[in-house]
Amino acid sequence: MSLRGAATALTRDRSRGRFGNALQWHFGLESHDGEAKLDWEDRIEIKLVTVWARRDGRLVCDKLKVCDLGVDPWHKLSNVLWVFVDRVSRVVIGHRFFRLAGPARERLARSWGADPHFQRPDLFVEARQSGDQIAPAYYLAASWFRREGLFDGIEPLFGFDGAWWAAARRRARGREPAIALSWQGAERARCGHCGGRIRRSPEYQGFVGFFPGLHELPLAPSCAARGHVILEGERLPRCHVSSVEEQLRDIQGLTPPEQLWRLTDRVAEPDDHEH
DNA sequence: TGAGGGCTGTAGCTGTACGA
DNA sequence: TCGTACAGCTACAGCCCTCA
Repeated sequence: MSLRGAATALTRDRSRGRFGNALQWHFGLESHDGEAKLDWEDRIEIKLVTVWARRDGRLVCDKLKVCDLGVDPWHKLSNVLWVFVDRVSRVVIGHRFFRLAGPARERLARSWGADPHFQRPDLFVEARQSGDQIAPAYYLAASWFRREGLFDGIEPLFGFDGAWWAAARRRARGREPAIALSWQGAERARCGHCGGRIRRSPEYQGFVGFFPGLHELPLAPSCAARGHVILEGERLPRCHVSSVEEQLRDIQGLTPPEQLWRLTDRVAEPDDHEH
């Protein structure tokens, strides 16, 4: 399923953590970032991990904030539902239940005595500047996810060129590139916002299913001041709780607020939570 | 390519002013 | 005294630049 519609409806563009909040909203949970207790009845911590494919197709993610320095990271990581979401389409592509115990806990505990500069610990404290204050917090290294096998069996959806994305956003004064979908290897896609045609940028190759696009004339003023990217539609997984139309609309950011649907309204929760 | 770490826009909280 | 509106401040953590 795509998280874009919920994120757009719940928060403003580029709000930090908006896709994590969208996921919690879909689960029917209150968002309580920064609290010591776990997200679901203080039993399960839900962590959204944004992932993408490198040029060689390998799945990667960025480092991930665990909690603030004043919160116990061992409790936060004791029982985690990792949810992996594609960086470009914001489609959830997989999940893992993870219990920090046994060898996994011992491996992570070694970080405690490791030198942060020379030994690259998996769990480390980073002090971020926040206004005039320093806000230290616990982070997990990106490489930890691969070493712990959390990516095993998770197929990357799309590649992501961060340099192109950032440049396109700068040109559009902060607006994210619009997403269009192409099918059966077509060089062109239809813009969901104005109906115009978008063709793949010919000099651009190398990222799985990800093609920066050139919007052809005519185009709406809103499209003229915005970058466009074409994604291969066949790569999208089938969502079993929404229609294909809903899914495609959501990925392109075209879901009207009145048609926004919620996972918890469509999937009945068992009375015993399957305990 | 990956690690390190600074940057940044938003949400939410808090304090203050003002009118009923 | 209470309720409301607004401004300012802080926390947040994803984003992205630099460098080895």
